[in-house]
Amino acid sequence: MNAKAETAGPRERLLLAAENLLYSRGGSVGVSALLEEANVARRSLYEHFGGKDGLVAAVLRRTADEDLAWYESALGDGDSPRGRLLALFDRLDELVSNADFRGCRYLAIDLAFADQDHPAHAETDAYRGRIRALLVRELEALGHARPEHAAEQLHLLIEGTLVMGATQNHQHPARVARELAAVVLDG
Amino acid sequence: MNAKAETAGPRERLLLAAENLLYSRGGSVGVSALLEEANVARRSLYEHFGGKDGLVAAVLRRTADEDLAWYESALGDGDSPRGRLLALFDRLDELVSNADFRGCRYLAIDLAFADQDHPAHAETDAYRGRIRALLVRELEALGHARPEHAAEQLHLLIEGTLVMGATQNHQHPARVARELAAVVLDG
DNA sequence: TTGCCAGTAGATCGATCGGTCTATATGGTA
DNA sequence: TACCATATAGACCGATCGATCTACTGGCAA
Repeated sequence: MNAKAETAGPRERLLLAAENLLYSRGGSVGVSALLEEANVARRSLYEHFGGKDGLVAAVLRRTADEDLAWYESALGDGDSPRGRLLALFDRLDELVSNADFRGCRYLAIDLAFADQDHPAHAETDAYRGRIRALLVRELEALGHARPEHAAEQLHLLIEGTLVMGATQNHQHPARVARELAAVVLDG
Repeated sequence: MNAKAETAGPRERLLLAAENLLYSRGGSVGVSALLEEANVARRSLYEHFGGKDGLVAAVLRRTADEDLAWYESALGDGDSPRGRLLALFDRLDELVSNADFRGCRYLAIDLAFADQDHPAHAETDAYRGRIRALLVRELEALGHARPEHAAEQLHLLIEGTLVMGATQNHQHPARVARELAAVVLDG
């Protein structure tokens, strides 16, 4: 797939393969498919991650860092606090307009693993907490009167955008959400 | 489970059991679990629905009618067009606050069956089209200047509410969404 | 009474699941 | 050189998947 994937060790190759296949094929993707995509021996998966559950959790722990970094960069720089948050929805518009966008990875994983004890759920919870904290931080920088409340509103708009983008991607839900986000910021 | 389920025929019992188990256990629920819950012979499932895929699609065709009726009743009666749409979010607050609320059934099914040719996807598409039509109709009754645009905004708020309710149900996303819905109606 | 048919019960099929196992190869280090 | 950790390749395990099959039962209509 890329040069890094070919030279990296089996652990890294497995993480990359699982990151891709879990997203494109869903949580029901089989272990054999992951091994084939990663070009890794079956035993290596269980040595490094203990099993499929551990691999899934490890993937989410990694993508959480990546996705948080994406949100940070999507906020732009130098703009006003208000412009930063609005710019986020411009980047979301690009994201969900991509042909292979398939919705929020963390929601899909939560729905795929019905068992509440699955280690993936702890990772998705932590991810959402970090997203929320990021929004609160920006709203406080903006001097918003109710940063926690506004963060929940923005979070709902983001999640709604991702769902609409996954199910009706011919529209532009991020633009629709951006208008409402502007109301939140000024409220 | 209820009196109707015990006296009804195998087709009806299968639909009821699948409606419940597909929601509570997800699309990966096994055929044997469905048969046991419905107290139906294995052969009957394939006689009536041709297979698991057909049963899933039939369940969605039924729940679409039920859920559309729920939205119609949630709109209330006698109120103003504006009050009707706001009342919908009050009912959504009750819905997502329920302890066994697990999110939007149609989104979960879409994510569970990655194969684009699965007959369930046609049902979920049709369902969303009917929801959208309902919102447009109400917005036109309200005399909204941009009913299609506002319907997309309300739809996004509804989907966002369902996601937030499924993943962070200790909060009240429907109340948060209701405030933004009011903005949409007055915009 | 006879025949039909929808239903039940459950064995069985091939495929696939996640996971464990043995055997072998390789590369770095004592 | 000898050793050991880490990797690969792939057979193998029991369990479960969706689906097909035979055998039997009960009720209803001709």
